[in-house]
Amino acid sequence: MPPKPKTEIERQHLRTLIIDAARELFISRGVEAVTMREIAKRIDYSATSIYHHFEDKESLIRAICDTDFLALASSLITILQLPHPVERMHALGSGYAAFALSHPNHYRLMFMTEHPPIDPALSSLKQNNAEQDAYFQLKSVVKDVHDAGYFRPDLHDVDLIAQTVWAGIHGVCSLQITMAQDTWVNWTDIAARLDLMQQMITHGLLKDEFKSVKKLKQKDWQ
Amino acid sequence: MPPKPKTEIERQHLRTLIIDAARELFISRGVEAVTMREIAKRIDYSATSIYHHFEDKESLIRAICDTDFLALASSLITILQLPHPVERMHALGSGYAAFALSHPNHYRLMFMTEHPPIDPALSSLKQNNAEQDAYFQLKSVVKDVHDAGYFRPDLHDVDLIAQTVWAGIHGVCSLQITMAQDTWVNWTDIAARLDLMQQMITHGLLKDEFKSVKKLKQKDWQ
DNA sequence: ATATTTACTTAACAGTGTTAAATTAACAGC
DNA sequence: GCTGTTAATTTAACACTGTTAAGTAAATAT
Repeated sequence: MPPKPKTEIERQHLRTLIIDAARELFISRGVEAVTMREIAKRIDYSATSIYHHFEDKESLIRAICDTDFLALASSLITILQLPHPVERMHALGSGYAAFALSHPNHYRLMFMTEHPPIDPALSSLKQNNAEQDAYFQLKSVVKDVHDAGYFRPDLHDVDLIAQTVWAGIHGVCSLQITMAQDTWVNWTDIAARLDLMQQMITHGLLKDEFKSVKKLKQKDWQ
Repeated sequence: MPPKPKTEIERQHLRTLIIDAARELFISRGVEAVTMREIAKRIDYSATSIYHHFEDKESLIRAICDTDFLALASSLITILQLPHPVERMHALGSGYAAFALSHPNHYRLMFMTEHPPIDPALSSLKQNNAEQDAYFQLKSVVKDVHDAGYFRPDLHDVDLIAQTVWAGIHGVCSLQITMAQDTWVNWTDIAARLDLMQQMITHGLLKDEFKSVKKLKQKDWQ
């Protein structure tokens, strides 16, 4: 009922109101089960109002993804301060998996659903920024491991290594998210699967003498 | 226009007509983009007819998945005749990935979308059958590798190993399917990623002396 | 010839994302 | 104080979805 020329700050207010309501609903029930009308009702606006802040449902989803990509990168930032590069790589995997498994509906949205290609101008995220870009974080850490000479001598392509490590952790998480309910397979403990994947990564990529994170610790700073 | 008490075989005819039409549309455009009315139009029936053979869209999808799980297992069956267990494990990974990447919309449906839990009585597939159950194929091969003593001595749980190997290959494929279009990441060649994952699997799980498939071949049957 | 069964269709329902056309309220200029 | 303009928001509607109730028509059984 109250229209008024609003300041930019006031405009943003409804925008974040929508985003927060939508996120909460999307998290708990998944994007497809949640209706634009339902999001609107949650914040006592009409569904049409949403369309004054977002072109369509997909853009709303996109905006939420953007803030969550940032959240992911933020949740991993402290890991980058660990002293040993191999330890950082390992911890990044664990941190990423913790995010995925504790926010499965978010994770599904971010990494298991195809979206139209991003217009980087439209996204608020800064690429190649250690605070905002989780892929850049991984790549940096992989580069550190490489520069310190821990990888097997035939491994040179930092992007290739980073993407394969990512794929390994992502595989464990995404399989868990979509298939854990399935009774066809006799699923083992998710923690054990994640741990074995981490072993596969270190044993599979590092030189023989640096395979164990524990050994590394003793060797390098004890 | 022509109703007639049909024989069981004739009843099946429309059923497979529906499945084939639906599969073709689902493959090319994904299940969400395809409408029940559209499937019906494709075979010159009304949408309602589909509901005489399938309870709802989800059951139709399920029926298609079932035949495709069978197709996957069939496409992998010859691999089981390779002489060396490690070679079999490697080839199973490659074959699985070939299926995933050449039928991405199918793969998405089968392994990247959550479905209500299967009623095993309702499914036509036989579990723990080498011809019909791809997970059983993988598990068998992993067991062979284990029994032949190729795995590192601390690896015992065949299900755990199989599921982690699966997760690795699945991670590469699913990331490729959903994210390959994304320009945020500088994607490397999918073949290289797959190859490095295979290396991670062998180097990560096998005893040092059996790491290379090539070496195995020379050593064991040349 | 009538009734029944079977195969199928038309018409409709309740819901979806989305948009065109109001409505309402604040402001600016006279 | 009235006007016109603009911005914020809503109501009503559109085109479409999966799904179902109520038919219709042809073959068989009695």
